Amino acid sequence: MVSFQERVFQVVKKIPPGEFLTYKMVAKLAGRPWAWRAVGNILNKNKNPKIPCHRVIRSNGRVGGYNQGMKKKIYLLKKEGIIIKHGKVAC
DNA sequence: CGTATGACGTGCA
DNA sequence: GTGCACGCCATAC
Repeated sequence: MVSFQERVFQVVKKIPPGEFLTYKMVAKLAGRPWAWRAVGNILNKNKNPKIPCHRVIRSNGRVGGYNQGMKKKIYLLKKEGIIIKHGKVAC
């Protein structure tokens, strides 16, 4: 039995380049589909650069936030091939 | 143990 | 389409 946070990290680390998941998706893959709230909290407190948390966005298409700065998150996503439009993803 | 917070999501105006 | 308010879970204090 591991913490929900570790479960989320494992899922996020499995996200391939050029792809992205929503907080709800990560929560579901982590085993707590209804705990997307906690997903954001965990990633927020997480400072591990090994976690591509920039590939996790909101369900409405918004990029959401980022500990290192939303600008950095958008930059990374765009560099991966994801189109960002006015702070939104592929919309 | 109880309260408050937060990188959210959905509903309504 | 945008903005505000409420509800939700896990973690921190």
